[in-house]
Amino acid sequence: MSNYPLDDPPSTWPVSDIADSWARELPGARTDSIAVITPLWRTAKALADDRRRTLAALDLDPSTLDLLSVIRRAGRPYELTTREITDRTLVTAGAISQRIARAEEAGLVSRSPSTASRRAVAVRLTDAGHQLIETAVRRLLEHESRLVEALSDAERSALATCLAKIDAALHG
Amino acid sequence: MSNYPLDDPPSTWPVSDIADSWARELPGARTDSIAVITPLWRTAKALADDRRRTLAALDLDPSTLDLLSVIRRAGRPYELTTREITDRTLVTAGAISQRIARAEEAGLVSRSPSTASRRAVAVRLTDAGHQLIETAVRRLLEHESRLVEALSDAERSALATCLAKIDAALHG
DNA sequence: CCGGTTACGTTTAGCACTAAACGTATCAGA
DNA sequence: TCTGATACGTTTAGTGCTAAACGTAACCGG
Repeated sequence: MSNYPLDDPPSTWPVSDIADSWARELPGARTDSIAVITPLWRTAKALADDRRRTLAALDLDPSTLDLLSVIRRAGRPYELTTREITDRTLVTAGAISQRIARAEEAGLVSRSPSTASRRAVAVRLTDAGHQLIETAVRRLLEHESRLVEALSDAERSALATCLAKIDAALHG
Repeated sequence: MSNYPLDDPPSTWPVSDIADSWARELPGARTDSIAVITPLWRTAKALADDRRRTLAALDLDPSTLDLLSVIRRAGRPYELTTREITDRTLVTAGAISQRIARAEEAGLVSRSPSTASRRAVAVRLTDAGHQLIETAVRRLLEHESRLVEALSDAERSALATCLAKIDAALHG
Protein backbone atom coordinates (compact mmCIF):
# COMPACT_ATOMS: atom_id res chain seq x y z
CA MET A 1 0.00 0.00 0.00
CA SER A 2 1.06 3.62 -0.21
CA ASN A 3 2.70 4.21 3.16
CA TYR A 4 4.94 6.85 1.75
CA PRO A 5 8.30 5.43 2.91
CA LEU A 6 11.36 7.53 3.59
CA ASP A 7 12.37 7.70 -0.03
CA ASP A 8 9.00 8.84 -1.31
CA PRO A 9 7.69 11.78 0.71
CA PRO A 10 4.01 12.68 0.51
CA SER A 11 2.60 15.81 -1.01
CA THR A 12 1.46 17.73 2.04
CA TRP A 13 -1.85 19.43 2.51
CA PRO A 14 -1.68 23.19 1.86
CA VAL A 15 -1.31 25.14 5.10
CA SER A 16 -3.73 27.80 3.91
CA ASP A 17 -6.44 25.16 3.53
CA ILE A 18 -6.06 24.22 7.16
CA ALA A 19 -6.38 27.80 8.36
CA ASP A 20 -9.32 28.41 6.02
CA SER A 21 -11.12 25.31 7.26
CA TRP A 22 -10.85 26.36 10.86
CA ALA A 23 -11.92 29.91 10.04
CA ARG A 24 -15.01 28.43 8.41
CA GLU A 25 -15.73 25.84 11.09
CA LEU A 26 -14.94 27.95 14.14
CA PRO A 27 -15.92 31.51 13.24
CA GLY A 28 -14.08 33.99 15.40
CA ALA A 29 -11.19 31.70 16.26
CA ARG A 30 -7.71 33.18 15.83
CA THR A 31 -6.21 31.00 13.13
CA ASP A 32 -3.12 33.07 12.41
CA SER A 33 -0.76 30.84 14.38
CA ILE A 34 -1.29 28.03 11.88
CA ALA A 35 0.63 29.76 9.12
CA VAL A 36 3.67 29.90 11.40
CA ILE A 37 3.60 26.71 13.40
CA THR A 38 2.55 24.15 10.80
CA PRO A 39 5.31 24.98 8.30
CA LEU A 40 7.82 24.97 11.13
CA TRP A 41 6.92 21.42 12.09
CA ARG A 42 6.79 20.23 8.53
CA THR A 43 10.21 21.57 7.69
CA ALA A 44 11.67 20.14 10.89
CA LYS A 45 10.27 16.75 10.00
CA ALA A 46 11.49 16.99 6.41
CA LEU A 47 14.98 17.80 7.65
CA ALA A 48 14.89 14.91 10.11
CA ASP A 49 13.78 12.50 7.38
CA ASP A 50 16.48 13.79 5.05
CA ARG A 51 19.14 13.33 7.70
CA ARG A 52 17.92 9.81 8.40
CA ARG A 53 18.27 8.97 4.72
CA THR A 54 21.74 10.44 4.52
CA LEU A 55 22.91 8.50 7.56
CA ALA A 56 21.35 5.24 6.44
CA ALA A 57 24.07 5.02 3.79
CA LEU A 58 26.59 4.75 6.64
CA ASP A 59 24.50 2.32 8.69
CA LEU A 60 24.04 5.00 11.28
CA ASP A 61 20.88 6.31 12.92
CA PRO A 62 20.28 9.90 14.06
CA SER A 63 20.31 9.09 17.77
CA THR A 64 23.70 7.36 17.58
CA LEU A 65 25.00 10.21 15.45
CA ASP A 66 23.92 12.61 18.16
CA LEU A 67 25.72 10.62 20.83
CA LEU A 68 28.98 10.19 18.93
CA SER A 69 28.89 13.83 17.79
CA VAL A 70 28.68 15.21 21.28
CA ILE A 71 31.68 13.17 22.37
CA ARG A 72 33.69 13.82 19.23
CA ARG A 73 33.30 17.57 19.21
CA ALA A 74 34.34 17.83 22.85
CA GLY A 75 37.86 17.09 21.56
CA ARG A 76 40.54 14.94 23.12
CA PRO A 77 40.45 12.54 24.80
CA TYR A 78 37.00 12.01 23.20
CA GLU A 79 35.49 11.07 26.51
CA LEU A 80 32.55 12.53 28.47
CA THR A 81 30.50 11.38 31.44
CA THR A 82 26.90 10.35 30.96
CA ARG A 83 25.85 13.53 32.75
CA GLU A 84 27.81 15.76 30.42
CA ILE A 85 26.30 14.04 27.43
CA THR A 86 22.78 14.47 28.82
CA ASP A 87 23.38 18.19 29.39
CA ARG A 88 24.33 18.71 25.75
CA THR A 89 21.34 16.85 24.38
CA LEU A 90 17.56 17.24 24.17
CA VAL A 91 16.59 13.82 25.52
CA THR A 92 16.33 12.39 29.02
CA ALA A 93 19.09 10.69 30.97
CA GLY A 94 17.29 7.37 30.49
CA ALA A 95 17.42 7.79 26.74
CA ILE A 96 21.13 8.60 26.90
CA SER A 97 21.75 5.48 28.94
CA GLN A 98 20.03 3.45 26.24
CA ARG A 99 21.87 5.18 23.43
CA ILE A 100 25.18 4.42 25.12
CA ALA A 101 24.19 0.78 25.58
CA ARG A 102 23.34 0.45 21.89
CA ALA A 103 26.53 2.19 20.78
CA GLU A 104 28.60 0.06 23.14
CA GLU A 105 26.94 -3.05 21.72
CA ALA A 106 27.90 -1.84 18.25
CA GLY A 107 31.50 -1.28 19.36
CA LEU A 108 31.41 2.48 18.85
CA VAL A 109 31.99 3.57 22.44
CA SER A 110 33.28 2.01 25.65
CA ARG A 111 32.20 2.64 29.22
CA SER A 112 34.46 2.83 32.23
CA PRO A 113 34.43 4.36 35.71
CA SER A 114 35.33 8.02 35.56
CA THR A 115 38.61 9.02 37.12
CA ALA A 116 37.16 12.31 38.34
CA SER A 117 34.16 11.08 40.28
CA ARG A 118 33.54 7.59 41.54
CA ARG A 119 29.84 7.71 40.76
CA ALA A 120 30.32 8.99 37.23
CA VAL A 121 30.73 6.85 34.11
CA ALA A 122 33.13 7.85 31.37
CA VAL A 123 32.03 7.17 27.79
CA ARG A 124 34.81 7.15 25.25
CA LEU A 125 34.88 6.75 21.48
CA THR A 126 36.49 3.57 20.22
CA ASP A 127 38.60 3.71 17.09
CA ALA A 128 35.67 2.43 15.07
CA GLY A 129 33.39 5.04 16.62
CA HIS A 130 35.87 7.79 15.93
CA GLN A 131 36.29 6.78 12.34
CA LEU A 132 32.56 6.52 11.77
CA ILE A 133 31.64 9.85 13.31
CA GLU A 134 34.41 11.56 11.38
CA THR A 135 33.01 10.39 8.07
CA ALA A 136 29.41 10.96 9.06
CA VAL A 137 29.84 14.51 10.30
CA ARG A 138 31.91 15.61 7.35
CA ARG A 139 29.37 14.20 4.97
CA LEU A 140 26.41 15.62 6.86
CA LEU A 141 27.83 19.11 7.26
CA GLU A 142 28.63 19.18 3.58
CA HIS A 143 25.15 18.00 2.64
CA GLU A 144 23.29 20.33 4.96
CA SER A 145 25.42 23.30 3.98
CA ARG A 146 24.24 22.78 0.44
CA LEU A 147 20.66 22.74 1.68
CA VAL A 148 20.90 26.06 3.47
CA GLU A 149 22.69 27.66 0.55
CA ALA A 150 19.14 28.47 -0.52
CA LEU A 151 19.12 31.15 2.19
CA SER A 152 21.00 34.44 2.08
CA ASP A 153 22.90 35.67 5.11
CA ALA A 154 20.11 38.13 5.83
CA GLU A 155 17.52 35.39 5.65
CA ARG A 156 19.51 33.19 7.98
CA SER A 157 19.71 35.82 10.64
CA ALA A 158 16.05 36.73 10.19
CA LEU A 159 15.13 33.08 10.63
CA ALA A 160 17.25 32.77 13.75
CA THR A 161 15.68 35.92 15.17
CA CYS A 162 12.16 34.65 14.58
CA LEU A 163 12.91 31.32 16.19
CA ALA A 164 14.50 33.02 19.18
CA LYS A 165 11.38 35.14 19.64
CA ILE A 166 9.18 32.07 19.63
CA ASP A 167 11.49 30.40 22.13
CA ALA A 168 11.27 33.51 24.29
CA ALA A 169 7.46 33.44 24.13
CA LEU A 170 7.67 29.84 25.29
CA HIS A 171 9.45 31.33 28.28
CA GLY A 172 12.75 29.70 27.24
CA MET B 1 17.17 12.41 39.26
CA SER B 2 17.13 15.41 36.98
CA ASN B 3 15.40 14.06 33.89
CA TYR B 4 14.00 17.44 33.03
CA PRO B 5 10.31 16.50 32.82
CA LEU B 6 7.79 18.29 30.65
CA ASP B 7 7.26 21.09 33.13
CA ASP B 8 10.92 21.86 33.65
CA PRO B 9 12.72 22.27 30.33
CA PRO B 10 16.52 22.15 30.26
CA SER B 11 18.78 25.06 29.52
CA THR B 12 20.05 24.17 26.07
CA TRP B 13 23.62 24.27 24.93
CA PRO B 14 24.47 27.42 22.94
CA VAL B 15 24.27 26.81 19.21
CA SER B 16 27.36 28.91 18.58
CA ASP B 17 29.37 26.59 20.84
CA ILE B 18 28.43 23.64 18.69
CA ALA B 19 29.52 25.34 15.48
CA ASP B 20 32.72 26.57 17.12
CA SER B 21 33.57 23.11 18.38
CA TRP B 22 33.24 21.58 14.96
CA ALA B 23 35.21 24.39 13.37
CA ARG B 24 38.00 23.65 15.84
CA GLU B 25 37.81 19.86 15.59
CA LEU B 26 37.30 19.58 11.84
CA PRO B 27 39.20 22.48 10.30
CA GLY B 28 37.83 23.30 6.87
CA ALA B 29 34.39 21.82 7.45
CA ARG B 30 31.44 24.00 6.48
CA THR B 31 29.71 24.57 9.78
CA ASP B 32 27.30 27.29 8.68
CA SER B 33 24.28 24.99 8.44
CA ILE B 34 24.34 24.48 12.21
CA ALA B 35 23.16 27.99 12.99
CA VAL B 36 20.06 27.35 10.88
CA ILE B 37 19.14 23.74 11.46
CA THR B 38 19.77 23.34 15.18
CA PRO B 39 17.55 26.24 16.26
CA LEU B 40 14.85 25.01 13.91
CA TRP B 41 14.76 21.62 15.59
CA ARG B 42 14.95 23.05 19.06
CA THR B 43 12.05 25.40 18.49
CA ALA B 44 9.97 22.66 16.88
CA LYS B 45 10.58 20.46 19.90
CA ALA B 46 9.80 23.27 22.33
CA LEU B 47 6.51 23.90 20.52
CA ALA B 48 5.66 20.21 20.58
CA ASP B 49 6.39 19.99 24.31
CA ASP B 50 4.33 23.08 24.96
CA ARG B 51 1.40 21.68 23.03
CA ARG B 52 1.64 18.42 24.91
CA ARG B 53 1.44 20.27 28.20
CA THR B 54 -1.54 22.32 27.05
CA LEU B 55 -3.42 19.23 25.92
CA ALA B 56 -2.61 17.25 29.04
CA ALA B 57 -5.03 19.47 30.93
CA LEU B 58 -7.80 18.05 28.71
CA ASP B 59 -6.58 14.46 28.95
CA LEU B 60 -5.71 14.59 25.29
CA ASP B 61 -2.50 13.68 23.50
CA PRO B 62 -1.14 15.35 20.36
CA SER B 63 -1.71 12.37 18.10
CA THR B 64 -5.39 12.10 19.05
CA LEU B 65 -5.74 15.85 18.67
CA ASP B 66 -4.36 15.53 15.17
CA LEU B 67 -6.84 12.80 14.29
CA LEU B 68 -9.90 14.54 15.68
CA SER B 69 -8.82 17.88 14.18
CA VAL B 70 -8.61 16.55 10.68
CA ILE B 71 -12.10 15.12 10.91
CA ARG B 72 -13.59 18.13 12.66
CA ARG B 73 -12.29 20.72 10.27
CA ALA B 74 -13.57 18.81 7.26
CA GLY B 75 -17.03 19.97 8.38
CA ARG B 76 -20.31 18.06 8.35
CA PRO B 77 -20.94 15.22 8.65
CA TYR B 78 -17.59 15.05 10.53
CA GLU B 79 -16.68 11.85 8.78
CA LEU B 80 -13.67 10.91 6.65
CA THR B 81 -12.25 7.64 5.35
CA THR B 82 -8.98 6.32 6.71
CA ARG B 83 -7.36 7.17 3.40
CA GLU B 84 -8.49 10.78 3.53
CA ILE B 85 -7.15 11.11 7.04
CA THR B 86 -3.81 9.65 6.03
CA ASP B 87 -3.53 12.09 3.13
CA ARG B 88 -3.98 15.08 5.44
CA THR B 89 -1.41 13.88 7.97
CA LEU B 90 2.35 13.37 8.22
CA VAL B 91 2.32 9.79 9.52
CA THR B 92 1.90 6.42 7.83
CA ALA B 93 -1.38 4.61 7.22
CA GLY B 94 -0.43 2.10 9.90
CA ALA B 95 -0.08 4.87 12.45
CA ILE B 96 -3.48 6.26 11.46
CA SER B 97 -5.03 2.84 11.88
CA GLN B 98 -3.62 2.71 15.40
CA ARG B 99 -4.70 6.26 16.22
CA ILE B 100 -8.24 5.42 15.14
CA ALA B 101 -8.25 2.27 17.24
CA ARG B 102 -7.16 4.22 20.31
CA ALA B 103 -9.69 6.99 19.74
CA GLU B 104 -12.44 4.44 19.15
CA GLU B 105 -11.48 2.71 22.39
CA ALA B 106 -11.79 6.08 24.14
CA GLY B 107 -15.22 6.64 22.59
CA LEU B 108 -14.15 9.65 20.53
CA VAL B 109 -14.77 8.25 17.05
CA SER B 110 -16.72 5.37 15.54
CA ARG B 111 -15.84 3.23 12.55
CA SER B 112 -18.26 1.97 9.93
CA PRO B 113 -18.17 0.77 6.32
CA SER B 114 -18.10 3.72 3.96
CA THR B 115 -21.16 4.25 1.80
CA ALA B 116 -19.05 5.47 -1.10
CA SER B 117 -16.64 2.58 -1.49
CA ARG B 118 -17.05 -0.88 -0.11
CA ARG B 119 -13.38 -1.23 0.77
CA ALA B 120 -13.19 2.11 2.57
CA VAL B 121 -13.83 2.69 6.26
CA ALA B 122 -15.65 5.79 7.45
CA VAL B 123 -14.42 7.36 10.68
CA ARG B 124 -16.89 9.69 12.35
CA LEU B 125 -16.69 11.87 15.45
CA THR B 126 -18.92 10.80 18.32
CA ASP B 127 -20.62 13.48 20.39
CA ALA B 128 -17.92 13.14 23.02
CA GLY B 129 -15.23 13.44 20.37
CA HIS B 130 -16.89 16.47 18.86
CA GLN B 131 -17.18 18.20 22.18
CA LEU B 132 -13.60 17.45 23.14
CA ILE B 133 -12.03 18.62 19.90
CA GLU B 134 -14.11 21.80 19.97
CA THR B 135 -12.73 22.74 23.37
CA ALA B 136 -9.21 21.63 22.59
CA VAL B 137 -8.88 23.47 19.29
CA ARG B 138 -10.33 26.72 20.61
CA ARG B 139 -7.99 26.62 23.56
CA LEU B 140 -4.98 25.66 21.48
CA LEU B 141 -5.52 28.26 18.77
CA GLU B 142 -5.93 30.92 21.42
CA HIS B 143 -2.78 29.81 23.21
CA GLU B 144 -0.62 29.51 20.13
CA SER B 145 -1.85 32.80 18.74
CA ARG B 146 -0.51 34.45 21.83
CA LEU B 147 2.81 32.73 21.26
CA VAL B 148 3.24 34.00 17.73
CA GLU B 149 2.19 37.51 18.72
CA ALA B 150 5.90 37.90 19.35
CA LEU B 151 6.32 38.03 15.56
CA SER B 152 5.35 40.94 13.30
CA ASP B 153 3.54 40.33 10.03
CA ALA B 154 6.78 40.95 8.17
CA GLU B 155 8.60 38.45 10.34
CA ARG B 156 5.92 35.84 9.82
CA SER B 157 6.13 36.04 6.09
CA ALA B 158 9.93 36.08 6.18
CA LEU B 159 9.86 32.96 8.31
CA ALA B 160 7.44 31.23 5.95
CA THR B 161 9.61 32.18 2.98
CA CYS B 162 12.75 30.77 4.58
CA LEU B 163 11.05 27.52 5.48
CA ALA B 164 9.67 27.19 1.97
CA LYS B 165 13.15 27.64 0.54
CA ILE B 166 14.51 24.90 2.75
CA ASP B 167 11.64 22.64 1.72
CA ALA B 168 12.41 23.41 -1.89
CA ALA B 169 16.08 22.54 -1.37
CA LEU B 170 14.90 19.24 0.08
CA HIS B 171 13.26 18.85 -3.29
CA GLY B 172 9.76 19.11 -1.76
C1' DC C 1 30.14 9.58 62.57
C1' DC C 2 25.53 9.35 61.48
C1' DG C 3 21.26 10.51 58.86
C1' DG C 4 19.16 13.13 55.30
C1' DT C 5 19.70 15.08 50.91
C1' DT C 6 21.36 15.46 46.55
C1' DA C 7 23.77 13.64 42.31
C1' DC C 8 24.66 9.98 38.91
C1' DG C 9 23.30 6.38 36.26
C1' DT C 10 20.27 2.34 35.00
C1' DT C 11 16.12 -0.17 34.46
C1' DT C 12 11.39 -0.83 33.37
C1' DA C 13 6.62 -0.27 31.59
C1' DG C 14 4.18 2.02 28.40
C1' DC C 15 3.59 4.76 24.24
C1' DA C 16 3.61 6.16 19.30
C1' DC C 17 5.81 5.47 15.44
C1' DT C 18 7.83 2.99 10.91
C1' DA C 19 8.38 -0.71 7.63
C1' DA C 20 6.70 -4.59 5.93
C1' DA C 21 3.58 -8.32 5.39
C1' DC C 22 -1.00 -9.40 4.96
C1' DG C 23 -6.09 -9.80 3.62
C1' DT C 24 -9.57 -8.16 1.03
C1' DA C 25 -12.06 -5.38 -2.51
C1' DT C 26 -12.09 -3.22 -7.00
C1' DC C 27 -10.98 -2.27 -11.59
C1' DA C 28 -9.03 -2.60 -16.30
C1' DG C 29 -7.69 -5.13 -20.15
C1' DA C 30 -7.15 -9.50 -22.86
C1' DT D 1 -14.94 -13.72 -17.67
C1' DC D 2 -10.62 -14.40 -15.85
C1' DT D 3 -6.36 -12.30 -14.32
C1' DG D 4 -3.13 -9.22 -12.79
C1' DA D 5 -2.53 -4.82 -10.92
C1' DT D 6 -3.90 -1.47 -7.80
C1' DA D 7 -6.24 0.52 -3.68
C1' DC D 8 -7.71 0.32 1.18
C1' DG D 9 -7.05 -0.85 5.65
C1' DT D 10 -4.98 -3.71 9.49
C1' DT D 11 -1.57 -6.17 11.95
C1' DT D 12 2.95 -7.14 13.68
C1' DA D 13 7.87 -6.79 14.99
C1' DG D 14 11.09 -3.68 16.00
C1' DT D 15 12.71 1.03 17.49
C1' DG D 16 13.52 4.95 20.46
C1' DC D 17 11.55 7.74 23.49
C1' DT D 18 9.44 9.38 28.36
C1' DA D 19 8.33 9.00 33.18
C1' DA D 20 9.11 6.90 37.17
C1' DA D 21 11.23 3.79 40.29
C1' DC D 22 15.41 2.15 41.73
C1' DG D 23 20.35 1.53 43.55
C1' DT D 24 24.39 3.47 44.79
C1' DA D 25 27.85 7.19 45.82
C1' DA D 26 29.04 11.56 47.76
C1' DC D 27 28.29 15.40 50.55
C1' DC D 28 26.81 18.17 54.56
C1' DG D 29 25.18 19.63 59.02
C1' DG D 30 24.68 18.34 63.82
